[in-house]
Amino acid sequence: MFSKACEYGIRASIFIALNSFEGRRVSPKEIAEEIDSPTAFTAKILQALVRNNIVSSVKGAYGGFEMDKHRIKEIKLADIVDAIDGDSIYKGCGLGLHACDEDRPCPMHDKFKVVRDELKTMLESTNLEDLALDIKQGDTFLRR
Amino acid sequence: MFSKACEYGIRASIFIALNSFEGRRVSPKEIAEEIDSPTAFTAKILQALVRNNIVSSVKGAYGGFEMDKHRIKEIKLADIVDAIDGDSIYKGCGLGLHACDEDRPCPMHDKFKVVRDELKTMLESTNLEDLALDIKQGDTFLRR
DNA sequence: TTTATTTCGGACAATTTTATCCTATTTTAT
DNA sequence: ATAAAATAGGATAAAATTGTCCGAAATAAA
Ligand code: FES
Ligand code: FES
Repeated sequence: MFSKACEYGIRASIFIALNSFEGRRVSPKEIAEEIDSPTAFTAKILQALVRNNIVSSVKGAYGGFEMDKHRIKEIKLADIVDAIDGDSIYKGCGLGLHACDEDRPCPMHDKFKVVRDELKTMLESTNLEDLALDIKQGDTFLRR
Repeated sequence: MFSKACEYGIRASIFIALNSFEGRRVSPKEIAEEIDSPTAFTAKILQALVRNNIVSSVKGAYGGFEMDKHRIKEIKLADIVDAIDGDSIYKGCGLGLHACDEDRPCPMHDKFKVVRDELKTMLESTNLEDLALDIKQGDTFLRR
């Protein structure tokens, strides 16, 4: 469904959000340990998240990755997926035709569109704050 | 969403179904042209479909790929996806945890599960006959 | 100002997916 | 029997994704 990079990106974002509530910056090493991902690869993904304005970074001693506490609620899963995997999951044809086209649809179009749109709605309506709070309460987990 | 192999596999299956209604066998070359896919790669995927009992093949002169006319209605998209991409799309964790686990869910679990289950239902309830008939009527297309 | 720390970014490597090619095997028609 | 036609399958190659490494640049503390 999502690329590994995107999965790591989402898990990392949630962990950063969680810590930003406490005013703590976190390092790629700490993030990778907490979400069980390869450190250097995760660092690359963090760079992309910074470029896309989803997290911010502070270089140098006592630096690390953080998020504006008041923006956490505004950041949706869709923002992260879009930043890393692009919009093909929202717009692409399920059978791989060059683009999804209502006027010349593939045989799966009508049925696929319903699912694809529901995925889109789900990602656009799910924010990082809610996800982070569930973890804080011990209801959900970032690794296993 | 699906791998290229799976997209080609579904498009190929629909085209074979379409021709099997007319009692025509089709070659990898003809299939690849009709669904706009690389011929040799498509041939590999056809082998997998044969092994998984989705289409049958006849070697030698006047051979080719075909489907039992009366089974076309019984073959669901899910059968093809399962044969080529496996069941991770149905069962896997959306955030890439080693498995989806209700008892230790990832933060996306509750919302992801709804979409994933809907995709599963869609694939399990869509059969090749309906897809092939839409093409025959000129309502949908296998290439563009 | 120096030093320690930390992200940034480019180069590189490994793995997986996608794609090609060639030979063997099977089958039908002559 | 022989030849022609067609799928099966292994070896190989190209491309994309995933993953690693290291030096450069930036920052804060001493
Ligand atoms: S054309 Fe294939 S999903 Fe819309
Ligand atoms: S645990 Fe992640 S989707 Fe179920």
